[in-house]
Amino acid sequence: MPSPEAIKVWARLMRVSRQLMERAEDALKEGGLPPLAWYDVLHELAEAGEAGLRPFQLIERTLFAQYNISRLLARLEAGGLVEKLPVADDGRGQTIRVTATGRETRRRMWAVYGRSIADLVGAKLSTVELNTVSAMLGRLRDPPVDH
Amino acid sequence: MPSPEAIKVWARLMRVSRQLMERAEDALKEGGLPPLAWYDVLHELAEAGEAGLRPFQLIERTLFAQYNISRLLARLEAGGLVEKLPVADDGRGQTIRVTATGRETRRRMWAVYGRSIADLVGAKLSTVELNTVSAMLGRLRDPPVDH
DNA sequence: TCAAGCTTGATGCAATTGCATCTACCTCGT
DNA sequence: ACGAGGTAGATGCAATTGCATCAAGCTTGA
Repeated sequence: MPSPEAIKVWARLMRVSRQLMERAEDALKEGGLPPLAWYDVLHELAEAGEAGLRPFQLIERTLFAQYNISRLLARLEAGGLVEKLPVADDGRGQTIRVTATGRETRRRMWAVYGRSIADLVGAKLSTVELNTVSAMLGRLRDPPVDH
Repeated sequence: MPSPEAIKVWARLMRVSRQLMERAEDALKEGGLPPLAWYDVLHELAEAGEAGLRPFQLIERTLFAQYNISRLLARLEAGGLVEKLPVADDGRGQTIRVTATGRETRRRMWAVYGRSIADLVGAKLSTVELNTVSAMLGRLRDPPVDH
């Protein structure tokens, strides 16, 4: 039912992304660093700065499920990489903020992760090609759900 | 260290692939069908035909880890979708072959999975664009490891 | 104001994954 | 012929994921 071209894109997309992800994970593991999932969260939190982010905001920004974020944050807190602060105007909520240790860990992860990206993607395509791929992948993103 | 363009491609690649995969999984789940991983294996086995495939060949063709295939095959066998046959000239090995039920399940999965691919990819890019993306993703594949 | 319903985040439990290791069998060099 | 080392596949155990559900706190409408 899908065209052969669509099938090929799907197959390569799934295969390449898994393969590259695995490679990046391996590089981190080899460096004794935490998994990629931690990076994603630390990255968002680092961008958010002192204000921090609510867990539900992390869910919006990343693709993690709610229960996944909940437990990931518990692990990050246990590791001293983030801290949970109560929220003034919402007794249910909490604000998550990176600690200095968290920032440092993120920095060390980026040294490895960034190199992986450079090697696995940057070195394989020209700038023009990279922009083309970005544009086309952008077209595959979810159309914003209306409601 | 990687260029901004490379980072953008990486980010979109990871995000889009996860998102699309999830959508396809959801569609299968909604249809009461098994997960995508099962499809991959059933697909390879269906292509292999009566001769079947050895587990290690499935590992080469897919991106599953050895223990993963081992247990996935156990589940497939338990579900009656594949059968394990002894191999004549290698007492350790086994040959995996799809059963009629397995083929039928694959067919029903494809009805849903194929539609997902058509909707999520085929409908979003022209044939020319699809070919462009395939070509570029192809360049990101592992260079064959020499040994 | 207060009950119904929603949102936020946590958690018990089952299934899956990852890691390390194991067993059985093959292959090759001597 | 046999012992060392390699390959095929399974599995015990810990960590993670997924699902369903929960508790606590908000919000809204009558």
